[in-house]
Amino acid sequence: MSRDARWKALLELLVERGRLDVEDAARELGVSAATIRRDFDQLAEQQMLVRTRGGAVVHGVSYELPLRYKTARRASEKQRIAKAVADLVAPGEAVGLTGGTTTTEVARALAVRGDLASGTPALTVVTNALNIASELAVRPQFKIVLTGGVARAQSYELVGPLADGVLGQITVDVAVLGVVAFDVRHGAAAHDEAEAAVNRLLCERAARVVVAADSSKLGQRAFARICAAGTVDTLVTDTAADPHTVRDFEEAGLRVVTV
Amino acid sequence: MSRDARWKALLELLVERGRLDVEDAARELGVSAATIRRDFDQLAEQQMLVRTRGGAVVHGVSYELPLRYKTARRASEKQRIAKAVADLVAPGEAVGLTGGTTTTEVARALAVRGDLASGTPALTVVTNALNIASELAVRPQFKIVLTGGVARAQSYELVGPLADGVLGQITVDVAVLGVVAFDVRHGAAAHDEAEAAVNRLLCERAARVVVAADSSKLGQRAFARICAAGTVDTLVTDTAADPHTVRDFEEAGLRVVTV
DNA sequence: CTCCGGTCTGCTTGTTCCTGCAAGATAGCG
DNA sequence: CGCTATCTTGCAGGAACAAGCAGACCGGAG
Repeated sequence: MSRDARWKALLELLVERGRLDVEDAARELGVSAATIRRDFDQLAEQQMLVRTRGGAVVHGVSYELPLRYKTARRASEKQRIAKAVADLVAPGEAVGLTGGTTTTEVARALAVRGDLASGTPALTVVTNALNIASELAVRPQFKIVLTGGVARAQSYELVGPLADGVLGQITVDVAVLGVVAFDVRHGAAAHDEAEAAVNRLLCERAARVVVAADSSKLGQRAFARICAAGTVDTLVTDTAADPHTVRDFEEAGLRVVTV
Repeated sequence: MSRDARWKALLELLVERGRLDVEDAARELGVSAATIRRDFDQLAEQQMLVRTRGGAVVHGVSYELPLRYKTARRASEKQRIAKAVADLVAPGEAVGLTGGTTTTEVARALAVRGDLASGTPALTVVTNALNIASELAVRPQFKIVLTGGVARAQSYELVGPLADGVLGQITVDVAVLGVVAFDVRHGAAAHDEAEAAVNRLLCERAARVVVAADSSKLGQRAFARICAAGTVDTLVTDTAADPHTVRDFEEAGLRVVTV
C-alpha cells in the first residue's frame, strides 16, 4: 500500500469518525503502528489533522492547550516571551495579534491569565490569524474580532484588500507583531508582502506596538518590510539576544524586555 | 477511554447539568476520581469551566455548548445531504457557506471531491464560519475568503457590521445556507439575529441560493428570520421529509432534492 | 543484468506520558 | 477544636512514543 493511498484512506477514516486511534488505523490498513505514527506526524505537520496521544482528531476538534506538535522550534523561549508579552496587556484593552507561532503562544498565554477569567469579555482580541481566532473563540473571556480576507495556507493569515478594509474601521490599544526579522536599521519584516501590508496597517491603528521575537530574529533582514524600528515601542525577546544588538534597539528609543 | 473522549463527555455532562461532582463523573465515566480532578484542573486552566470543591460548574453565562464539543446529531443524514449539495457546485465557481454543522459537512464533502483535487484553486469558498475556514485553509484546491467580524463562541460564525461590510464587496455563484428552521410561509431562520443578518446578506450576493436542512428543520419556525422561502432556489433534505411539506415547497417554486 | 543509492517500512529499545492507588495535607462544617 | 470529605502529591505499572537500525523496494546508471 503506497503512502498516497494510505494518507487518503487515513483522512477519509478520520473525517468519517472524527477521531482515529493509531492501533485501529494500523489494523485496518494492514501496516505497523510505527508507520501510522509517522503518517500522523507528517499529516499534522501539514495541518491536515491534529495529533493526540494514541491517535489523531480532525482539525478543529482538539482541546489540548499545549498543542505538542505545532510549536516545534524554540518552544520554551517562545512561551516565556509570550508570557511577558501577555503581561503588557491590561484587562479591558483591545489587543491586535498578527499571525505566527510566537503570537499564537501569546494568545495561549492570554487565555490562561487568571485576572481575565471572569464573566463578561475581559479582553478584545483583533487578529488576522485563523488559528488564533479558532483557539480563542470558545473562551467567554474574549471578544474575538477577525479581519476578513483571503487565507494564506502557509501561515493561516488573512490578507488582501478585504483585510485592509476591516482594519481601517477599528483601532486597538496594543498591537503584537510576530516577525521573521527585526533590525534597527531595516525595521521589522515578514516573509510575504501581503502579510507585511496587513501587519503594517495594524501597527498604524495601535496606540502601542510590541514586537515579540526570539533572539534568532534580531539583526536579521527579510523580504517584506512591515515598519521601521522607530515605530515599535517595546521589543520582547529572550536572554540569548546579543547585548550590542539590544543596546542598539534601546538607543533607538525602544523599551527592550528580555526573559 | 481517551482523554479527548473524556473531556468531551465531561463538558457535555457539565453543560447539561450546570454542575458536576468529581465522584459522579468518575463513576459515570468509569475512571478514578484522581483523573477527574486532573481533568477538571486542566479544563479550568483553559477557562472551559470553573473549579469548585468537590466538583465543577459551567463557566460564566455561556450555557450553550460550542459547536466543536457537540456530538453531531443526525450525522449520516447530514453527510448525505452535504454530498448532494457539493454536487450542485461546479468547478471554478465561488461558493458561499454559512456556519453550522450541516454546512461544515458540505465543506468536507467539497474537500474530498475528486474533480477539484488538482493544482490551481478550483473553487473559491467564501464563508463567515471560522471552523470551515480552518479546515479548508490548508487545501491548495481552495481559495478561502473569510468575512471579518466578531466571532460567536457557540456557532463559530463571524457576525456584525464588519462582516456585512466585507460581504458588500463580493458576490458568489452559490450560497449554501445552514438553517435551524425552514418553512414555506415563514422562510429560513437562525437562532441569532446577527447570524441571520449576515446570512441574509450572503443570499443577496448570490446567483443561486441552496438551503441544506435535514427533515427535522422543515416546517419549523425560529427566532431570527433570514429570508423568505421564495428567495431560495434549491432545498436539499433527507428522505424522511414529510411529502406534504415537500410539495408545499415545490409549489412555492423551489427545486427539492431528497437524499 | 547487476549494482548502487535513496527511500520507505517494520522492529527494537529506551524514554516519556498517563492513570490509578494510597498516604499525607487541607479546607469546610458543626 | 475536632471531624470528615476533599484535595495534593508521590509512586508504580502500563501504554504510547521517538530514535536508531536493518531489510525491502524502486529507479537509474553502467
